[in-house]
Order: sequence, then C-alpha cells, then structure tokens
Amino acid sequence: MTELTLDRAWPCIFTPCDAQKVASIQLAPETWAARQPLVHASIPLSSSLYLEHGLLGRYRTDRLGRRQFLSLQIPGDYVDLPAYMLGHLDHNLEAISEAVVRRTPHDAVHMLRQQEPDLFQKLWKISLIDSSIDRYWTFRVGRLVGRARVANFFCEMLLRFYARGLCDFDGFRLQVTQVDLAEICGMTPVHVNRLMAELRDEGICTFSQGHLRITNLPDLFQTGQYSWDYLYLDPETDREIRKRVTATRRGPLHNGPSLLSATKGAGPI
Amino acid sequence: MTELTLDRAWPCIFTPCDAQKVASIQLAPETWAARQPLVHASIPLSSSLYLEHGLLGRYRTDRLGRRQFLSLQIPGDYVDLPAYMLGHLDHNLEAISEAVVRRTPHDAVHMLRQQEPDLFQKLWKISLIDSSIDRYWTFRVGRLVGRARVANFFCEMLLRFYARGLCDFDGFRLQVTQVDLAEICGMTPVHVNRLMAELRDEGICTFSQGHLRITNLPDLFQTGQYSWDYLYLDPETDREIRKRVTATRRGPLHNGPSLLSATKGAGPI
DNA sequence: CGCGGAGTTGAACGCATTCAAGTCTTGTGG
DNA sequence: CCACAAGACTTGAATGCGTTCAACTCCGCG
Repeated sequence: MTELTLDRAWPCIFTPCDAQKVASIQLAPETWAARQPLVHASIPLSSSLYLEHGLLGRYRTDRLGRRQFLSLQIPGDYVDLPAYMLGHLDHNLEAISEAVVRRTPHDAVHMLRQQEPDLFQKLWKISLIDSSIDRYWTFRVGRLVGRARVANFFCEMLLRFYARGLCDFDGFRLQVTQVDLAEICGMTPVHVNRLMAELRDEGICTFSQGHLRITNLPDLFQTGQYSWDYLYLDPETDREIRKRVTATRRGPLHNGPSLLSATKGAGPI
Repeated sequence: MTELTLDRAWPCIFTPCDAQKVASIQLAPETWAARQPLVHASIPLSSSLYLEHGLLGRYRTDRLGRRQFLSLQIPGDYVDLPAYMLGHLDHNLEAISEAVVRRTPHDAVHMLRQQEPDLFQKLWKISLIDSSIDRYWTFRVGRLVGRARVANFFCEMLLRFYARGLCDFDGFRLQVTQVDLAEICGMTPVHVNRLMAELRDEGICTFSQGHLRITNLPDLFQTGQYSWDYLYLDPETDREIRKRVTATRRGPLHNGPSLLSATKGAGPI
C-alpha cells in the first residue's frame, strides 16, 4: 500500500489513457536526498516536476531566516505547474524526505496544450485543487490554536495519502521532524513537542520517528476541526471517509484547558 | 485615480484586444451591498465573476463561527475562475464593501477556450498569480508577529492597488473595519486596535474610517518585512516601487519590544 | 432620543515563546 | 567494539504577546 502509479493518483481526473500520455512526456526519474533544495525562488525554470516518491515542501523565510512552509507535496502531485505559466517561483522548494521526481520540459507541456487541449485543461484543474489546499493552510495557521493546528494538519495528510491509496486509516509514514511540523503549523518546535505529548496522552495519536499512528480517528478530526471539502475528492472516497470519521467516539473529548482562548504563533517581527 | 478599466487591470497580460474580447462575454454589472454573501461554499456555480468596484473577501469559519479571510479581491480581479473548472467553491465569498461585479457564464468561458486558446491560457496565468498571493497569506499569518502582519497586509494592498493605477504611495481607500483586519490577519479586533495605535504613534501610518494614510513608506515595508515578488508585477512597476521603498528612512525604526518573540493568533480550539 | 456598529482603553489571564539543560538516537571513525 | 559528535526529541522555569472580559466613547441613523 505504498507504491503509486500515475493513473491511481488522479482517478477522478485522468483516464488511464490520459495518464499514459502525461507519463510519456516525463523524463527519467531523479532521486534527491533529504534537505536538498530543488528550486530556488526567482530562478528561471524550463521544466516542471511530477513527484513520484517522498515529500517536497514550499517555504518562505522571514528576516531572521525562520521558515514557514506554504504547502507540502505528496507522491502523485504535479509540483511546479505554475512555473510553466509564470516562468519562475516566488518561494523555495526543498526535499523534506528523500524524493524521486520526474521532470517535464515546458516545451512538452506546450505541445500537449496544442495537441491535447482537454488533457491540458485537466492539468489546470489539478493546479486549482492544489491552490485550494494552499488556501486552507491560511485558515489553519490563522484561526486554529496549537493543538488544533497539528491535528488538522495530520488529518489533511491522512486524507491526501488515503486518496492516493498510499495509506489506511490507522496510520502512515510521515517523514517529517518536529521542527518541520513547527514550520508547517507556524509555531516553535518546543511547543510542537508538548502538543504531541498531549495528543499521545489523550489517546488520539502518536507521532514518532516519522510515523503517525492514529489511535482515535474521530477525536483527531474533532480536535483538528477538520473538514475536507477543499480537497475535492471523488464522491466515493468522500463517502468512505465520512463513514470512518463519524464512527461513535469512545470516551470524552478534551479540547484543551479552555475553549475560548488562544494565541499561537511563532515568528519574530 | 480611482476608476479602473479592464485593459488597465492587467497591462502585462492582456492586450487591449484581449481585454475587449473578455469584456464581450461579461454580463451587465451587478451591485452588491456591503456584507452580502455572494457565493456559499459547495453550491454549484454556472458563472464566474469579474470585480469592477469594491472589495470581496473569501473566508472560512471555525467551529465557533470565527472567520478567517483567505484572500481579498480588489477591482480588476477575476474572482471565481476556479469555479469554472471545479464546479463549486469550498469557502464563502462575501462583499466586504459595496461592490460591482460582472458575471461571466461558464458557457462563454468554454467557448473562449475553443476559439481563443491563447486568451484562455492567460486566464490560467491570472488564476496562478492569485494562488501565489493566497499562498503568501500563509506566510503572513504563520511567521509574522502582530504588528508585522498588519503592516505586511497594508503593503500588499498598497501595491496591488497601485499596480492597477488605483492609488498612489501616500495612502488609499481601504474599505475594511478593524474587525475585518483582525479576520484577515488572524488576531482579535482589540489587538488590531492597539497595533494601529502603535503604528500611528510611530509615524508609520494611520488607518481610520476605511482610509489608510501612509506616513513613512520605507518603515511600513520594513516593519512588515514585506517583499512583493509573489505579485508577479511587470518590471517597470517593480522598479518604481523599489525606488519609492528604498528611499532613506527618517529616524530610528521600532520593531516592537523584542525582536525574537512572538505569539499570535486568535482562534479558539 | 435611543439603538447598534465601530473604535478605544484598562486589567487580568494564559497560551506559546524563550532560554536552558538535559536524554535519546544515529552515524562515523578510531 | 566503543568513543564521539550531531541531530532529534524531551522537559522545566520564566517571560511576554496576545487574548479575554468589561466598560466606555463616538458616530450615523431610524
């Protein structure tokens, strides 16, 4: 349940025939080590990427060099389609774990546009779903308190992996460190650590060694205030998820010391 | 300097001819009162919007009904292009101030796709720039402290308005309340109020009655840690801005009590 | 005149940060 | 095989930014 083929990645968008055509313009796989920068902001680009394996992260840094991840790409994602239209990126792209990507020359995309307009439009659609996911990140870091932010992020990763057939509902490999989680959720690593202990003690989930084990799925969704409408999943997957998440919860639910109180954040000025 | 024509909105993307073609498929203008919801999440849509006047905001709410704005649309924006591909939105869209929009039926967009593929592609490009702006919001609320968040947001609005020829560098009409600012920047209205007093006392800017007056432009950019690469402006505009922003600053710069300290946030669980 | 929305100010609380000192793990080289 | 270093994780104590709660002013409007 960990290998991905292209036609499984976008079942509700690409037909097998589509997938074959897209695959045909991809170059040979490249392997990148963890923590390697793939794309720097403002460097002209002539090819886009398809992520076959591993995790990539987009980020910006503040004046003191502290990072904020803007999005995470998982296997099956088309990583750089915007670059085809815009010519360069405004943020950095880095391999969070070891990653395997396939390059797609913009020339080839351009030919695809003329010869397969329908397929080209589907690529647009994919990039719009990606944007929708990115927008949701603003909600997460802007409105949710710490524990909800982390739980919410776990929910997103779970469903995105699940929709690709890369995991089940009891847990999955999430190759990030607590520092990464902090830079994803907009807080400090120390605080992430304390929140993980909380979630563990409450029997919701345990995260260690880059592996998330989910102990109480409904509570995880509840704590994270999670809704997945923004993922634009196919109806069938959606139904399955709903079934699993609304299962009767066991035990009381802790939402932290206070319901109406917050603070968050991370960064200096 | 406050009226906008379509061909001035996207000078580096649309030719006058393009603008005319796009305008030709737009329906008559509709006026919406402030605080009216334009689009509800998950409702099927058959037309997209072009914003001619006023401000629109996308938002999501948490479980207690507290809002987080995900993006703001200003005059000249194509508001709902994603809906053409995805069929519905995952968030709500509301008129923040009185607004005038023009509807564009998806049928017409579809015809445009077949008859004017180049123009169609330009629409994609516009939607990608929008996404880029949305992503930057994650950085703002995720990594910047309160005063930087507000200052940073003001900078974005200034440049986006300026790029459309809708304002100059000394200030502009920004029809939002302090509550709106709080829901944009991910904090409480009370805190916004205190931050505005700070920025005013430091001679950086004053915001009142939906009007922003900029007293010290370089310090505003400095305080907001602002960079505008993500707006993908044309080189000429970019140069003008750089010239204005890097002007010698007068007086010392206050970055708040501490440089390495934060917290942010707003929301409950 | 009174109502409601928007803005302002004060005091107390608390979530998250900062600083600091640990432990545990992993990989490397002697 | 063990010593050592570097990174990831853990834990404690103190500080503070931002929140919460509350009261008050200002202004436009019916």
